[in-house]
Amino acid sequence: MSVYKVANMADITGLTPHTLRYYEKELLLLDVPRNSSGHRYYTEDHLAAVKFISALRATNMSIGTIKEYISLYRQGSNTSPARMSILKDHEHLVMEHLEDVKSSLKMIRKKIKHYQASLSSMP
Amino acid sequence: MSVYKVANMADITGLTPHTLRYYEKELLLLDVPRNSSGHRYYTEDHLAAVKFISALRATNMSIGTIKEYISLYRQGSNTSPARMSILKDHEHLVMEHLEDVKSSLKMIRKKIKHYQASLSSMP
DNA sequence: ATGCGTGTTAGAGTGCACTCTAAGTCAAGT
DNA sequence: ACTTGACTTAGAGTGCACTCTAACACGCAT
Repeated sequence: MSVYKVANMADITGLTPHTLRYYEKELLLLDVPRNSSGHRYYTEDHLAAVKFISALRATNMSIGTIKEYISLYRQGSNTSPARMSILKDHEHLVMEHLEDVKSSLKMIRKKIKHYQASLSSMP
Repeated sequence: MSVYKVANMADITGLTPHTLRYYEKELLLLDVPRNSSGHRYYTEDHLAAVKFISALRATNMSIGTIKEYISLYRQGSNTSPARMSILKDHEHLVMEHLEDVKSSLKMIRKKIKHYQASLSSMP
């Protein structure tokens, strides 16, 4: 299969049709073609784009920054360095976030152990 | 030093005074005493509580769930199993989140490498 | 003693990322 | 022919977690 309807895309990507239309309205997703009755259809390229956008969102890049990235993409290949710089900055932030989460997780695990200790010491 | 004003707490925890008051209003922080002029002061126990709450927030536990956890705490030691279960469930979610972020990060790095390759191949 | 910084309150406002509503169109199955 | 269900739109609404506003009180430094 090489084209998808909005519901197919939703199934594959885990987003809702609403969200896919929202992304399109926000210019995260460009040039989504329509069939004769006005329904959207998506290609493999759109699917790859949505998957990449989802990766950016999963790592908490804002819609605004993604929009900026996509807008650079649309402006042509001479914006590659700018796009790479957005991604590199973001990579940095994500690594910091991961460290944050890991150290918070340690704290939570410590508390769990604490509970385990007090529960197991019950008569 | 063993007691803190709201601004001290803000400095130490990285939260704002506003947020600290908000947490108190939302019952995340209990029994914050006041001095003769009505100003809050916080003890080491409060500091430890705020640090733990921050760890839960940093790992994206909702205010509502934290409130539930604190409410159980307030109800006494027989709620320990329930509290531990909240933390264990959360630990599970956080581990899943970490995996998600890591795999999204891989995808982003792949894209960065792609840019690096195309830039370095320029004449 | 006066001004300024820090504190107080209840309640309204903000920004983000969706998420839904309402009113409608279209196509395929029975 | 008709019902069912998936699609369309613009724009309003939602939920979360803050974040700010306004109006006021206190107390320490010049």
